[in-house]
Amino acid sequence: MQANADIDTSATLTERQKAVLDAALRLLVEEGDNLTMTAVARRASCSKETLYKWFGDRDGLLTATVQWQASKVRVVPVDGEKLDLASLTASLEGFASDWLKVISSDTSIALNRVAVGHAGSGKDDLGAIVLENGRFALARRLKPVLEAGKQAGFLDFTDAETAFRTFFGLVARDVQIRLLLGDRLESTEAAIGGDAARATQQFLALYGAKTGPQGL
Amino acid sequence: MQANADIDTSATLTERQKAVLDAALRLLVEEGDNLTMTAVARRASCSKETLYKWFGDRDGLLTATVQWQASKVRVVPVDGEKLDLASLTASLEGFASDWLKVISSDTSIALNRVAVGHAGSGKDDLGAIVLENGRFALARRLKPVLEAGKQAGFLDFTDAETAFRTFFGLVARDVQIRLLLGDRLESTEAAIGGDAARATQQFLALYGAKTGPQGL
DNA sequence: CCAAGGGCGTACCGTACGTTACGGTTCGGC
DNA sequence: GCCGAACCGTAACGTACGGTACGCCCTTGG
Repeated sequence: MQANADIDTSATLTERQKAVLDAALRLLVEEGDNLTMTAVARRASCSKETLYKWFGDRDGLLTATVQWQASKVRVVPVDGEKLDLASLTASLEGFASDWLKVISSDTSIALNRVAVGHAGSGKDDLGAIVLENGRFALARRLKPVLEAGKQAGFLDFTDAETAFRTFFGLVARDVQIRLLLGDRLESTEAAIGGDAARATQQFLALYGAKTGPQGL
Repeated sequence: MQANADIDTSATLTERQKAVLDAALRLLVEEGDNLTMTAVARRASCSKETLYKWFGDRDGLLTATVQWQASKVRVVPVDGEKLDLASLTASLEGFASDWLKVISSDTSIALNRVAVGHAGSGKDDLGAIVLENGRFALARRLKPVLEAGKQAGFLDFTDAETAFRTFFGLVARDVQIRLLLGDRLESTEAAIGGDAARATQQFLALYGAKTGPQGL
């Protein structure tokens, strides 16, 4: 289907439909891409006819499921009012920690797996949806923080996109690809916190302004 | 998963079999995971019966194809005899550039896609094979260089694995996941070179020894 | 020259699954 | 109480594809 991919969804969804999509999501996490319409219907205690009436076909159900999950992680925009270095550091660490938790979660792994698989034979735009609500959403939320840090004199960069991508790399490293490829990689709360702190310190070492906020 | 994944294959392969696997590989790049045995047979101008006799079943063909591709990128180990900073930098840049070229290549993307897809429903160990010949092989090749740099006094780190993962993150950033998810992301030769240089400089900024080789 | 075997092409089988159709049940409105 | 709509459960259909069987060709060796 041609995939409008963003608008409209998650509104105009009845509670029952949300429940069905939740069931599909759970099944997706358990079974991967080889979930059948019958299994979804059985799990959701609904009829296949209803599935087809609501979502068109299998791809429609999949994209609806992915969008439904995406709509659930709408986050509050960070208000950048406090400008001291400690709060900037804490904010960056928070982003890093949240991101590591997200990409380590079962549902994220499952969703990324199916999206990657579908990106190969481009029938739908699952990849675009996941990308839009994952990596690009993160960039949209983080960049204002980076800009605020720059304005406050704590950060020094010319291109926010480049700075963001560096931060992204320092945080994620090889975690996501290893998890997607099936590597066990225990991610304890403490380890994630440590990695987030390390990534933040490294980022500050690279992009921290030489002169403090009172400089220049 | 322990995944022997390396031994035995690529030996005991007749030229004809290699040609068949090349055909399968090409088809995998074009079609993704939804390639059929019939299509492979047609492309390779062989019979399905031959495919089954040689490779057992579809999964066998797939793993043989992945291993065949992996066996083709056996690289020469770097001899770390020259110890000046320029050669270390050049070596790191070379690794970064090579790695970016690899993960941007069509065949790598296709192989990772199918491996990620199969990692979901763990029938075979495609994920382990790809991981073993990709990210872990890179680590094995790079770590001696890092250790040599440390011995020579140019680098300062306690854990080579951690240092490697940082370098990995600085080089790859969001490139691989974006490509896997279908994001267009033109990778010109020049851009890759620039990114490799930037990642190397950032890595040296983080892990370069404060004191030079003559220090302490 | 002939027999054997490896391999090509193709027809065929079984099954899994997407998709559709249909009878039975619940529920809101009159 | 009755009607229609929405929905559940399930049976049925069509197809795609993994896997197998068989006939033919071509080469090799005696």
